[in-house]
Amino acid sequence: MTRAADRAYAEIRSLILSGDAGPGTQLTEEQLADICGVSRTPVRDALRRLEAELYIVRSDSQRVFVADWSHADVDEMFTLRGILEAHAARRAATRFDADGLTALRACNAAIEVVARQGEPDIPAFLASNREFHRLIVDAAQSPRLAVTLSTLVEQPVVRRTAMHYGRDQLARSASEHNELILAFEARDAAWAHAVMAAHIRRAFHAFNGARIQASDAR
Amino acid sequence: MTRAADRAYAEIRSLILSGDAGPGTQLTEEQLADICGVSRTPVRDALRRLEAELYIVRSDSQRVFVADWSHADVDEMFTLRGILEAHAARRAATRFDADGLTALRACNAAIEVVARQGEPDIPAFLASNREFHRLIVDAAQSPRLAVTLSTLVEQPVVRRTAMHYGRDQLARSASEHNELILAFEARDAAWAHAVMAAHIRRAFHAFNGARIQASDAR
DNA sequence: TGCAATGTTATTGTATACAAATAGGTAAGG
DNA sequence: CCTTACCTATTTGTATACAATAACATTGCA
Repeated sequence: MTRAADRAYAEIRSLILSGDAGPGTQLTEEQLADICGVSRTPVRDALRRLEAELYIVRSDSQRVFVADWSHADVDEMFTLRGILEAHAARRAATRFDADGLTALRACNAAIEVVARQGEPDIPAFLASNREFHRLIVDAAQSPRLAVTLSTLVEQPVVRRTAMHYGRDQLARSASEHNELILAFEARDAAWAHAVMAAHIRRAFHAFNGARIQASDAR
Repeated sequence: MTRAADRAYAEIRSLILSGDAGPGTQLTEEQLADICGVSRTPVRDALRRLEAELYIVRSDSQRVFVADWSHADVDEMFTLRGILEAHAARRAATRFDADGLTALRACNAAIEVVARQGEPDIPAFLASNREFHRLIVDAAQSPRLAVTLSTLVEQPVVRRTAMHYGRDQLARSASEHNELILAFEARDAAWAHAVMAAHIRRAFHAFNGARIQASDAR
């Protein structure tokens, strides 16, 4: 994976996630090629992938811009993610094996450690949280579902959400995760489905709160 | 849309859909470039798109093969499509305007014409059916949902299903579409959701029936 | 005979040059 | 002052040459 196209992909993606290239910014192939130190060919490749993952959008004339997420877009995204992750949880409930559940518990234990810190380590939370959800999608054993969910890129939104999380929010996440684990242990598909749907929806409102707060700060 | 990459995309896609390039067939960039009469550059572009739409898969070493759909894959695909299209129908129910409904009725009228023919015109059915579902997704006003659904490429599966459709199956499709229209006219989101979920699931079983029948024929 | 190393070939990856298209600005005309 | 046409600069699209890599066959050795 040391291919130029992969490096370009990672580089451009981090430009977007870090905010160095804010929403609406035009990205030109040549400029990106310079930044990444590769030619336009691998950049084009990377842009195709980023486009499929909705990090960027194209104008009528194929010019590339960093995607802008309106409030409605974010709502939409959380709604779709909620539907699909709830479905994943339902499937996973009857498919988790002992190892999978052990990994899930360990993962949430790590989240609980972060939640108890005075100054929570947000990147650590994000990593564990992502892993937690990935374990569930894996257990659902549905490759297409996994692909579909991965293209719903939660990253930009999850990142912005978690940045505003306080200890209480992290603790609540961990607590909801624990209820999910209980549902999985009980192999109760309906329960797992419902808890996950609520979990994702709450995350949406946490994001909203953060957003409003951020606007107020200006 | 007369760009070389678009022509290559259409050409390769039809190679796959027509069955000239069956599941598992390796596709090389040069070979495709020859066939399409363009250079490898636009072919690579087309392959990226076809990959995102799951028409093709890549080996570890990035070699390209026509995707093979197992029974489980098809089930999965119909399940996800069912979930998402039902969601689209639910949203559409409260968002359809008079023009949209008119277009929807006209579209299903075309399907009913095909269903009454002695020798049904399957390509015409497919075109109208696709348009019908597209109108609903449009009415749902959820760009991300539209993108997500489009990457679930029903085409290969829909095609194989419909090829085995007789007049009765087409008539049943048209009838279910009519019930959907009734739900939209009533602006009843729950009704639209339920009808669409059932509609997609029935299509899955029609596909299964066709598949078993096809196996029996050998 | 089986297996491993090696060389050859097929295939994808990258860079670059040039062609085509488009946006944005400028000047001319109303 | 607004509108339109055109020109120019910017940006994307395509072709091609070459590099890197992976698959495959062949040969040598155990």
